[in-house]
Amino acid sequence: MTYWLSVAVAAPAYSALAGPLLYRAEQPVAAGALVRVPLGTREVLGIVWSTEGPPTDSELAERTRAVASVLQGVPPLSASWRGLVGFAARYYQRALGEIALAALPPQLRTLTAEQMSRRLARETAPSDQDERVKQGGTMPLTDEQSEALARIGADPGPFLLFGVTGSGKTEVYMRAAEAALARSPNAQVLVLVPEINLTPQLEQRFVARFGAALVTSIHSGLTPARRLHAWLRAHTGRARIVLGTRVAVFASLPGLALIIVDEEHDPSYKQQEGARYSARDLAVYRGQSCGAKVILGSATPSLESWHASVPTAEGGRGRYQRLTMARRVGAAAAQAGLPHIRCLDMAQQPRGALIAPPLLAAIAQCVGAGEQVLILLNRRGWARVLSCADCGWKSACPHCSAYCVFHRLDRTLRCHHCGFTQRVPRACPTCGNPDIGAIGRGTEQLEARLADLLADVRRPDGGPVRIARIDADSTRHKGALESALASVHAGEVDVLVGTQMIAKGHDFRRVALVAALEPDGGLFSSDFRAPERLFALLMQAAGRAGRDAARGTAGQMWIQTYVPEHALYQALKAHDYPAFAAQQLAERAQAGLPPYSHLALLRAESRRQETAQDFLNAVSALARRDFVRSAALADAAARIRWYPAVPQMVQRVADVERAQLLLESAQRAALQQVLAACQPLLHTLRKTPEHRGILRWAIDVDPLAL
DNA sequence: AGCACGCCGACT
DNA sequence: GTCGGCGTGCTC
Repeated sequence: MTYWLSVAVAAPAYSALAGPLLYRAEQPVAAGALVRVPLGTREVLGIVWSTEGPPTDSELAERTRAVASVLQGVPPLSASWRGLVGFAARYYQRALGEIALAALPPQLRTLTAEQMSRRLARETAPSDQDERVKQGGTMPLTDEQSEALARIGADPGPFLLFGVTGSGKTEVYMRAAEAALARSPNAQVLVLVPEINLTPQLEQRFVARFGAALVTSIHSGLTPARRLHAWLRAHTGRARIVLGTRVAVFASLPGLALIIVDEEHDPSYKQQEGARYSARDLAVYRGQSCGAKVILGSATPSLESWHASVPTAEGGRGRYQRLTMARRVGAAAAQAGLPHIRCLDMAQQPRGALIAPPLLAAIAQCVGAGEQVLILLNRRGWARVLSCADCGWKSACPHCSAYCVFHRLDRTLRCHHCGFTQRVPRACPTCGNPDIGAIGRGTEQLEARLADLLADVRRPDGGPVRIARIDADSTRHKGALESALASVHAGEVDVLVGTQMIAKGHDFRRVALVAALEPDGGLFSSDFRAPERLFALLMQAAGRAGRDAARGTAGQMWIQTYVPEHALYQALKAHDYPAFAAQQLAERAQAGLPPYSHLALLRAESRRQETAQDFLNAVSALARRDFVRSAALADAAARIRWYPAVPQMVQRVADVERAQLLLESAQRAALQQVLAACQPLLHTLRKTPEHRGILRWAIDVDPLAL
């Protein structure tokens, strides 16, 4: 007896191989089973996608090979999981097998059936200790928390938990998880966080509440063996709470009852290479398709989520149900909870000051009183660019359309796009002028200048001011971030300087003052999401100030700006995210940008910019000509707006020219249909002689930046 | 993506 | 004479 199986294997989006491949087996194999199959000269891991009847195509039947082995002991992946992966592949225009195999722990791919069964024997050995769900938190809930939990318990969701920093979102997550686990003995909860850095803290809190036996975390920072172990614990239902970064949205969770997406606005949820999926959006889809409740949490929601939660004119509640927690938890909540935010008008300050005198005085006062200070400067290195005042030479990267950043520590010029590094020249390379200037200050310079500026300030114990810096450079070595954070927590640092890294998640209890030195860039960027990101960053940074309930005094945040009257800063000063969102949404509506339209980008790379653009324009021309004539596509094609190909924001990286072409539509489904139809055009046009130079192309659905 | 096949430069 | 460079093409 011959059984026919369609099997998903890891293969790129090459059109002929985008779907599952057909194999034979002598024994019946369940859909969802893991198998090893021959592919070309190799043997690879595959997932049985469905069982089939004999193929009608006799040529295909000839070519069909037999499944090599079945990984016994691993329960098959559920239809619901396969549904999620299938949706992701279709929506983000990637090969099924690529998404499916990337969702499994990498070690699974390398293990043979025998190795796997040995591995499983060890897995199941230890008895399940401490399987009880520990009941109840220790702190009484606020009214807002109770109300939110009551609604989560009663209504279907999805929920947008709009809670200011310190309003106790994590407690709501844990209580909601508790309730979900109590409802069924097999129930599982998935908690997504934006970055690995944030997993240990949250994991500690969940472990403290639920016990280590029930909690596991999945992220790319785990060793291959531990990642496989964590995946198996989730897949077999032994882990009841799974914490993880965006890959964890694909974790196999047979009892999934609740999905929590913390800091749902965070751009890290969107994968920025390969399959460019949004874990947050997939979480919403997954919850709806498998009947799990979904909670998206943020103090500064994405405009997409906020828009979806805006009550409708008819009194309906929108796609998402909004739950608001506006007050901070604890003694300081009533009055001193929210930090006082002030804009320092830099037009009124001495020209060229890195830190204006009033801010410097406030910093000195804080440090003198034994409080901690956080200073945000969103640029690492010493100076953004080196420049010769005589001839106009600038430290351009020879391989990218970007400037090399001056790092004084090792006296190098480094390109942050391609990694190109060179020694700092002694004099201007073009005119020989020995006096090269540095433009645009970075965290390295800030740290050094601050040491000078605060040299005379003394801490309460009479000691000198201790300054530390946290950015991608200072934390390149493993464990460096953890130890730096630990010393801040231990009070061994008075002033912490850093990039946006320091604004995220870390709960610095003794910080009384936060300052943002040059945030204006986010206001006038060509990136339409820049204001949204800036607001979230500043709000999050402000949240670092004055969280300590015991101290009682309000924290303060300073913003150095040339446009203090800007609507973004006005909304920030009033801690008024809804006002900011309303203003931004009005602009988006005006410009026809998301959430009022849906976007996709076709990207191409080539040695020559013209080649990349020509290729994209050729695809677009062909699509616009042919799609409207096709009965199946005409409706969708009529709803798409095509824009001409343009250079990408960073036009050239590592000597490769990059171009992109924007498609826009009011309808998601139309966009998806047209993109799918573009795939074969992209494949065939690339092979034509006039487009020989195309190195790579890719589709980005719902791009974060244009 | 891998991995073959295939056709041109410097070495045991 | 081979070893090996990476360009093109295929995988049920």
